[in-house]
Amino acid sequence: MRSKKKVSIKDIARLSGVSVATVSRVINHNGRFSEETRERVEAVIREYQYTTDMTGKSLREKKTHTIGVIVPDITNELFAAIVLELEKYFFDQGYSVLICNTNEEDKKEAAYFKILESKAVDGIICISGSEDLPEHIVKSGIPIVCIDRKPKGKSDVVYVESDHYLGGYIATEALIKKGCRKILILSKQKALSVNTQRLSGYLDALRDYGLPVLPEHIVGLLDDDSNFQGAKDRIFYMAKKNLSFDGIFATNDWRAYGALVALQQNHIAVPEQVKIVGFDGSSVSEYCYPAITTIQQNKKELALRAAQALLEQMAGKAAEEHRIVLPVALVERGTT
Amino acid sequence: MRSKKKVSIKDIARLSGVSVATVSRVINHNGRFSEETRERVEAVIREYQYTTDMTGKSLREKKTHTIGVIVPDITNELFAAIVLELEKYFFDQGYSVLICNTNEEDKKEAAYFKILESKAVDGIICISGSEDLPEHIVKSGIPIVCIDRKPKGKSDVVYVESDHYLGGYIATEALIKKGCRKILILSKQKALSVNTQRLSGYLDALRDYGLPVLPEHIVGLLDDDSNFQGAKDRIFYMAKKNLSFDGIFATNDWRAYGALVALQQNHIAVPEQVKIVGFDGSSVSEYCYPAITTIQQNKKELALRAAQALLEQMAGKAAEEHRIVLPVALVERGTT
DNA sequence: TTGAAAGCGCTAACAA
DNA sequence: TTGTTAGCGCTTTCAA
Repeated sequence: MRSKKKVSIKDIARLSGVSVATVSRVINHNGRFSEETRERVEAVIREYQYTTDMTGKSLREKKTHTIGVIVPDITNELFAAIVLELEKYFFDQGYSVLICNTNEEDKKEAAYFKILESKAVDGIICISGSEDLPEHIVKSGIPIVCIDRKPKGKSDVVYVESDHYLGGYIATEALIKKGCRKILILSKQKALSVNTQRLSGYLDALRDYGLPVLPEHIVGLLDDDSNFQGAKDRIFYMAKKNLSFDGIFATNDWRAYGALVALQQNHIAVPEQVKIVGFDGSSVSEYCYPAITTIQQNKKELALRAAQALLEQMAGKAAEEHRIVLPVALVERGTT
Repeated sequence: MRSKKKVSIKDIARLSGVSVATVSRVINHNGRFSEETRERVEAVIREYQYTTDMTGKSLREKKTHTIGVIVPDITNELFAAIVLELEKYFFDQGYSVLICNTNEEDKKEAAYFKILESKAVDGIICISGSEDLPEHIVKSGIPIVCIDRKPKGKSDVVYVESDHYLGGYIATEALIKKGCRKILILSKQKALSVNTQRLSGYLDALRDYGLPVLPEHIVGLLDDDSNFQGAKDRIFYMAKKNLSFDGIFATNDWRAYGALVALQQNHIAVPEQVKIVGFDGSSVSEYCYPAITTIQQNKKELALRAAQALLEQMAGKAAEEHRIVLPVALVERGTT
């Protein structure tokens, strides 16, 4: 596999008998060359299959036409969907995306921020994850937009998120309206902004409907086992011991599904004895049996608004609004 | 948000009273500087929080420390899992990954190949997709490794794949051993190498067990509707008309699930009347009801072997083997 | 309309 | 052990 030596702009200049400056102008349609020159240069470019070397261009222009996307886990369906939409949008705008999977490790996230800075990406999108952004990155001047991640403090970083409070509220309300009186919230221990907002919605709904808030009904799963298995184990245990609840608001669909399986294993009928509402609108909620009632996030819009906000910042415009909140919707299915 | 001006290696040199060459040596641990100099330079670097600008370094070194990953659809669970493993591995080796979602559009794939070339990535991994690689890229000299995508022709591009033939064979065999005699293969029309290999396995299994091959049992779904919905519609139609089969080998789990739902809607008992085997080991096969028997691909190993092969090529070593085949395993569940 | 030349940040060959 | 310098591929200012 002998690599064909790459032709540079210099070669094209020599081959077409003009200066590199002129070739550059032709390539970038910057005017100031004759029609005749254009044709000649373009012919040579075609003939030698010249393509611009972005490393040189980037160095010179201080623009890499690359966006960094920081995401906890690309195999999470919600995140994958958002990344897909981001990629599509940015591709159309002429940007490529560097994927930074943090695995929810703060150290890895920090490392990626450094890498993105040193690779001089033109902008960064952070999906979910912890609340604070490394100082060096916010004052590096690289535009940043967060999705479902409220940046800590007084920083003026733009963020786009679903209305998690509303989601928590209508999820809980849906359970109440179906007759539940003892409603569990099954969430993640870690105090991410999305979790606390969903919790607030839950609490307010209970209060609005005159239901008591019981500490034992607020169950927080440990970070390293906070999805299907963790939820299943916990609900299995709680159901076995003493069925002190008749409704579960799980803050994502995998937790909801874990709860569902645990109840079924204990021969507790869903939705007859216990009703469940999940969150996100993942495919599991649609295809399991019974299908899980859930709160749908508008992934596409989330991605779109974030990408647009980022592009605006990159263009030097000041952000119009720092917080963009998107509505969520209740999708009623078999578990309620 | 006023961007702090970035300090360059020149600034560090000036600030610590040495030449840029020395700073470069210190940064890259290239020796040829005194302990004293090292300390001084490193102190200045820390103080000013200098980070290497990779655009300059890349231009000079002709290495970008970036890998391009071409993938049809990042929201496909199988691909997402592979991408995740690739990202992890490359991160540890000091490479970032540029994600190129082709949406299964040849035009977009071609565009991405051009971009990767012009961005001078150090290597490319192609997951699935069509059989031929653009000529310009294979002779550009950029190392390439394919996963589940057999490169066309006599090219010496390395590829790693699951044993799709074996998968097709054992899937069919499993159905036969459970008593099926009229087995459908539910696949995608498009002649990707993985599909044709699975089909060969299916055909050989039928022959080995003395079962006839019926053309009407080879059903190919159209490209743009070849998953859940397409499979469901097709099987629904076939089941309604005349139940001419008692087993289905679906070449992915979503197709298997579509078939399952279609049968259930026609009140055909699974696995009693018709048995189903899927492919991939996606989560849907696990959590639907009844859970689907499937052929599990070893995603992690697929990614690992591909990444290693790529790294070797990047290091200039000739590939030891051009085709790496990984075993698959039958996971028996409720549909057989 | 065109070209010469500087310079983006970095590394490495060569000289001292 | 250290510095000087050339140059990677490109754009852009300035001059012609």
